[in-house]
Amino acid sequence: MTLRSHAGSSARAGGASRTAAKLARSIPEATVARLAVYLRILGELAEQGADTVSSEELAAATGVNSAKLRKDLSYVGSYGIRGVGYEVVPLHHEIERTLGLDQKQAVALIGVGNLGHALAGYGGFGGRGFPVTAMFDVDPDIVGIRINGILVDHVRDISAVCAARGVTIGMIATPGSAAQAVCDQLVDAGVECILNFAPVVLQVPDRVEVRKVDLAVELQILAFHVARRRVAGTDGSEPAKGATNGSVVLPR
Amino acid sequence: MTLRSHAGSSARAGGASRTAAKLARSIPEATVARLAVYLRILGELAEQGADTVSSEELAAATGVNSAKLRKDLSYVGSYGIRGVGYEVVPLHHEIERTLGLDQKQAVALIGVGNLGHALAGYGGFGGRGFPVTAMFDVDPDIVGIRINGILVDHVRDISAVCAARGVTIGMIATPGSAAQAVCDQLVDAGVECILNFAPVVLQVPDRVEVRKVDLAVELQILAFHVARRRVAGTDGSEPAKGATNGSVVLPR
DNA sequence: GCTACTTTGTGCGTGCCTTCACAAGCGGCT
DNA sequence: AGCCGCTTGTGAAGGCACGCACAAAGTAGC
Repeated sequence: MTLRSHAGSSARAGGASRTAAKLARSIPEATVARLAVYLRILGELAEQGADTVSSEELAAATGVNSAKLRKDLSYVGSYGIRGVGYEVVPLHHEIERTLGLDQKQAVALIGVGNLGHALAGYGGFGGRGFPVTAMFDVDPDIVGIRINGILVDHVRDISAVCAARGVTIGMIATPGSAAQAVCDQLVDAGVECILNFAPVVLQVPDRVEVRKVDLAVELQILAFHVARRRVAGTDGSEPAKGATNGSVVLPR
Repeated sequence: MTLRSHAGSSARAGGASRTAAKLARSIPEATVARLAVYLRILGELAEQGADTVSSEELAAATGVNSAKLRKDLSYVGSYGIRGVGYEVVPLHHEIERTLGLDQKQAVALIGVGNLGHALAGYGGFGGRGFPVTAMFDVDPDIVGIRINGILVDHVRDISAVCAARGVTIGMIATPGSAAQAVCDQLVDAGVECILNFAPVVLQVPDRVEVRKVDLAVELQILAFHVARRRVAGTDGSEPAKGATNGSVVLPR
């Protein structure tokens, strides 16, 4: 994870005049990501009829430290009861509101190939407030068909269709070579948040937010860990072998 | 542009034996994620016949700060030439070695549904040292067919097949309800790194590393930003700045 | 060979995020 | 009502990562 980019940190000390932004008040990016996870668990708990849940329980279910969880929840307001825990339903509702999930976002999917098809069919979107309301491709065999009731349009119409349907989020699942052009059209249509699955770094105006999801990178990170474990395991203590570097040692 | 990465959640932290030294000597997780990105750009540069590249150029292409990039590269050793830049091919090779990509990792894919199918067909894997060498599902219509030449086995055989084929990385693309059981079998087979696309938090022994990619969470994070901009926009406050970026894989 | 220019490598300051530890608050029991 | 135990909410400390700014090191020109 982790990376980051700026998050909600505003520039300088400006806390004072921030009154307008009730929920926008600087919630750390890392916290936002975890809130989404808490939200899912809370949904499950609600289905199971749970009434309240303690920070310790919820932390265990989501795999985080309980203190961190409490601090995260403190950003959405105080919905806990000391000595008892958090009320599941109100908390769930409040996190939804904080994340802006109470207002549905229209999502456009560009690139209905292998991955795009999977994304279109992924139940987690429509069911969670993210109806895919527009799809695009260039392949004449794909343009014109319907997927989940949505007609696939030609990419040349991205700007017009997205603007017309009020699309706020774009998902790019095209080959890398087409991604930037598609991105530019989305920006023209007024889309300000993009989820990019293509293996390229998109160039966008500052006002546009891009999140990148790169499967190959994820695997490479895991490969690094595999290799690391392997070295740690086989090595008893022995020194470096031939290779190069007499690099710095610096035990940190 | 902005980016970020995420991070996935990694289960564990530092327990591994610290003797490893050479390449394992504490490379920050954030750096590892970026190295994978540099690697791709370097590959493209190599194809274009570029001989050397400066940190400034490479930083621009990958969307990071040039100082950060140089610091990242310093972890893999000093392969730059002052006054000139980095030699593309040697650097590419060295990053590959550092990430452990010189040793191919056998990958198993569990769940050949919508998403699994897309993952199986994703060219980025086999072409980058991650051959999918085993696939599993429970659907009788799917078990027995071949995808990219690989026979889909029944999930009940996960442990045996993975152990036999030396699988080191597992990708779970099953429904959430099946994920934990599948994960347990992978762990039994000796797999120590798992990429989890199912919307559940997997419980694993400390020695196993899990990265989670959650599409719904990614979209929710973007939805938060949409909402935040909307609030900020109506009250006329700051526009947000540009950014740096990170990379993420599917949501982490 | 010397000077000027370019680019790497890194020490250091800054800020965010995490984690610990504990006071405050709330329910239940007597 | 008063006390006890449990859980939240948060102040403070530590760690990590980011980015600046500069010295070191190499190239090019004279």
